[in-house]
Amino acid sequence: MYLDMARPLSNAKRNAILATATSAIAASGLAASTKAIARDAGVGEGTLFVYFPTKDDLFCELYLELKADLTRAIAADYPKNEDVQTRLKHLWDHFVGWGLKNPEKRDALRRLAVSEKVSQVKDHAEDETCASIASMIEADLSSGLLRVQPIEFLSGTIQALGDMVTEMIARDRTKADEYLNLGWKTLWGAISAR
Amino acid sequence: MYLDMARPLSNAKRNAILATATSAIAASGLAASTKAIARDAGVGEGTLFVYFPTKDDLFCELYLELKADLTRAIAADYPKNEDVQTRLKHLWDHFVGWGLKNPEKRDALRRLAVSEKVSQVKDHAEDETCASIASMIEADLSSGLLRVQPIEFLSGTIQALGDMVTEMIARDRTKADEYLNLGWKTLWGAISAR
Amino acid sequence: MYLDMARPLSNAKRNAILATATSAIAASGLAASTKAIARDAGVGEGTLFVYFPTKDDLFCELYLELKADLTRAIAADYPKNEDVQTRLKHLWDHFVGWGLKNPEKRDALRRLAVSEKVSQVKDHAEDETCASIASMIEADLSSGLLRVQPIEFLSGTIQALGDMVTEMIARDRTKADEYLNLGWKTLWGAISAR
Amino acid sequence: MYLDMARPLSNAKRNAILATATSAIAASGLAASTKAIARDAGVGEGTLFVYFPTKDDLFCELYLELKADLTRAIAADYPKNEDVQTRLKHLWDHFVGWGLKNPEKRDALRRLAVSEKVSQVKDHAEDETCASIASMIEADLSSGLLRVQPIEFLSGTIQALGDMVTEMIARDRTKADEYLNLGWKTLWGAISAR
DNA sequence: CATGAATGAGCATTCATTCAT
DNA sequence: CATGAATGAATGCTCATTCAT
Repeated sequence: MYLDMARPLSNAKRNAILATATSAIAASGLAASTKAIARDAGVGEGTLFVYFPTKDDLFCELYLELKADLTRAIAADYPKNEDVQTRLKHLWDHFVGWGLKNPEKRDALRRLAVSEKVSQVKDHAEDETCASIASMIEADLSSGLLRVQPIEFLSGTIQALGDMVTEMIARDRTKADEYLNLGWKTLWGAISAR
Repeated sequence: MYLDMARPLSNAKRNAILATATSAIAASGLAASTKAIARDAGVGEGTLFVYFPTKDDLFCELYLELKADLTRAIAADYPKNEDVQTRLKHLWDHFVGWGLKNPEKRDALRRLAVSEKVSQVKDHAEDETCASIASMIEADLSSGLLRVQPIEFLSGTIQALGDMVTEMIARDRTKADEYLNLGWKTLWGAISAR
Repeated sequence: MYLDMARPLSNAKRNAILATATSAIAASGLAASTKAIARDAGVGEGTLFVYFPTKDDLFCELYLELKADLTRAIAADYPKNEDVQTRLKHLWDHFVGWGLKNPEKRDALRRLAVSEKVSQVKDHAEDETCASIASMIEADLSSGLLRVQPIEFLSGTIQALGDMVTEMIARDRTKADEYLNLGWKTLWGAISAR
Repeated sequence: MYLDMARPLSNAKRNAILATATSAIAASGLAASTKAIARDAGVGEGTLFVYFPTKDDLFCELYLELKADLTRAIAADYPKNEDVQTRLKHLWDHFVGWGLKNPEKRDALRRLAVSEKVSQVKDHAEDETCASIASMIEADLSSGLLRVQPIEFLSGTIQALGDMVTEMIARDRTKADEYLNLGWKTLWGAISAR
């Protein structure tokens, strides 16, 4: 199968680069150097460019991966047969939970999100997150329990409040329970019909 | 706070640099070069450093100015004698309005907010915004109309939803009225007691 | 000369690499990358180094091949039984003709000729061209029709004027006939005894 | 006059860079690094780019300067009142003399002349050399002493033969007188009417 | 005070070459 | 033999900052 292939591209290396880039961006912002990323990933400087043709490409791909990771996290174990509130609570808990469990990923995602360079792939990634949420919630928009609204508005509300709460908890972990709860009440009030 | 600093001579130059930096950051992110900022501000490369000892200082000061500008905008014409809802509606309209009227300032603020460099002054700036909102709303937290919550949580909710709505409107101006309205309902639902 | 070298298997690949290198050098100069040459030749990056141990070796060999190609071109159909003028006219026409018919080869040859890297093989190649011309003209140097001069001086004159005329025609093809003719008169005046 | 100028650009530095670039190109070809040129010129790496925005600009300017230097050299002390032959001999001697007295300049000029990068400025430089020669010789083209021909053809012939002879002498200095003389006879035969 | 020439550390990227497959 | 992933030295260029003018 690979008889004529000199050496296959290594998924392990690619992932190491992406993981290291996440930490580097969390630590130093978008100014994180490719040299440092390669070194910390345990590959040669030039190897990084075998996997990602430019630094911008690396950052775009990383953005997509992180967004996909988050999207996957909120979809995992989704209790599709429960009532809306239960299901939304799942989204809430998992959204905030992902950020708290993966502080570097969260930080890198925040920084990448404001870069001009990733703006081209941003809409696409947002569409995927939104589509994922849509598949879980859209049907409920006509149930009367939720305020009628475009699905991307609903998706945006969840993410905006989720980000805020994650950030506040990250600054003071002792408030985790209180803010997670308060945040959930806030979200439910924000999007429910009444 | 800076009253006792030795102020350089020309406030006009200082302001030109800050205004140009805003545009430059909106256009090129934090990588905007001091050379380009100085050139577009109409001053010499070295002059910039007469007014701001380092690039980081410039960016920190700019962050504070932009945050103060926004805080001032939401406090202007505040209808202090009206009922809570009217007053919050004022906050909401002015918060989103500022972002829509000043897209470069808004963009620069977003980018500066995620920089490691400004994180030192960020808490302080947030305190000021929060204090401003507190002075307008705090008393109502015990009125029963709003959900009991820390004032910074309330402040964070307003800003999180305001940012999201501004962003969505900025992407599609035809939705301005619809989203401003929907956003207000969302905010009110998010923070009211019932 | 290379009869005793261990010849690699495929002459087709070797020739493809040499031909592609010619185009690449004509297009990008000596900075043409081995990667691009290999790609355009349809072989793997590493394969190039199976046929030529280093880039410099490739360029040296290419120089020799191009020079030999030119030398072969002027020797083809040589009218050895005609008078000096006819025979020199043959040299002239074929020398300029080769450059006009093979613009990439000519361009690559020009560029290779000024490289430090090929200087080691240059004298040898020049000797061969010169020897070829010598075999055709040398006897005439004592005929009284040509100015008495070292054969390499004569050879150099033909090449210098030939290069110049080829270049000028290449820049404006409409002057081909005029310049070819004028060039021939110039050459004959340059080397004839009177 | 320079009251508002921080520091004037230094012609000495600019010339040092150009002179050093000449040596560097003579030694290493167009691959000569900007770092090495700056170092040997005694200026900072970045300083080179204050005087020449890119490496290509440096090389183009250098080409023009060298060509102008050569053009100036052949025009110096031109015996405008002598007969054609004497004046052409002056051109010949000075052309070859410049190359022999300035081997690095000559070498650098040769290498720069084949670079794609300088091709844009090449025609212009050639025009100047040609115009200079034209101003010295053009009138004689109708005298009957010289073969009727475009002035650029005549200019090309002088340069082609001059380059060849310079090169040959450079390889073996003991032949200087012989080749200079032989070259002159060759040139005169090449361009004279009979 | 205002200016921009001067600087060298730092950057993303390229490249000839090696070698595991 | 053929391949292309792997590599780190080298490159052209940028940039925040300094300081002579």
